[in-house]
Amino acid sequence: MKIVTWNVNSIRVRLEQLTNWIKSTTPDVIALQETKCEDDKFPIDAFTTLGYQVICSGQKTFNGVAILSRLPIIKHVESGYVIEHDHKRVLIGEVKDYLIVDVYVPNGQSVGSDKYQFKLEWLKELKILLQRLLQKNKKIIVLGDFNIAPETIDHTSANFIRDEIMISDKERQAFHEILDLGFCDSFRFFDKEPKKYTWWDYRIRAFEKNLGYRIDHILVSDVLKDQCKSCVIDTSLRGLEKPSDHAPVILEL
DNA sequence: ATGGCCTTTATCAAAGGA
Repeated sequence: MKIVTWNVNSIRVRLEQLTNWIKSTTPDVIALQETKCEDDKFPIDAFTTLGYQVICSGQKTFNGVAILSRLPIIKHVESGYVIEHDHKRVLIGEVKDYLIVDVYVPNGQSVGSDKYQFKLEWLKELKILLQRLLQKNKKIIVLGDFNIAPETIDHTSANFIRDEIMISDKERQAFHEILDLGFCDSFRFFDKEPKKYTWWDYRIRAFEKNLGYRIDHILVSDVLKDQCKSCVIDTSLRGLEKPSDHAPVILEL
């Protein structure tokens, strides 16, 4: 089974790129973030034509998550958690006996800001949600844009400043607390090399210089660890005209 | 460098992203 996460930065702008990529890559499950699209405007037909079922949770202008699946998918609604607030940032789908948890973690703007506090609170609630899901489900895949580079090798050496956004101690601690629930960062299961990034700033022509951050992740619950066959970052789309600033991550299991 | 670039919108300037 091939499972993908990609922050598309607008589903409508990236629609042709995405459908072309799906045809050549043929993933089974695709978790998208920053669709920036309300559910009734989501281009579902473009994907049903290709044989995918679609579940989505979107809003105008900001945020928005969606999961495309070639296998039957059931949307799960978790009640009793307030993780979403007014933001559409979490979507849970059941595919076979896997629980697919698509997340778009808040960006946090800058360390110490209100948005940073919101990010930390949001991560705390994500942890509680995952803790609850683990009580009933063994096979869980949590994937998406975490907006956290977990280790020093996960960001460009141009940024040494401690406590910058995406690399601050508190963000990294929150990420590791989630791993400690019983998840594994599947990319690092296979690849220990530095300079492996999933996001490059549009502004400084960062992609050409490979000055980036590895902030998009696919976490698998511990029981799935041995099933994983590979996990790679596909940088091909980032070099196209009008690219998303993120690259897809592909897990095979 | 308070930068840059891309996307969206009760647009044509401002906000959010990371």
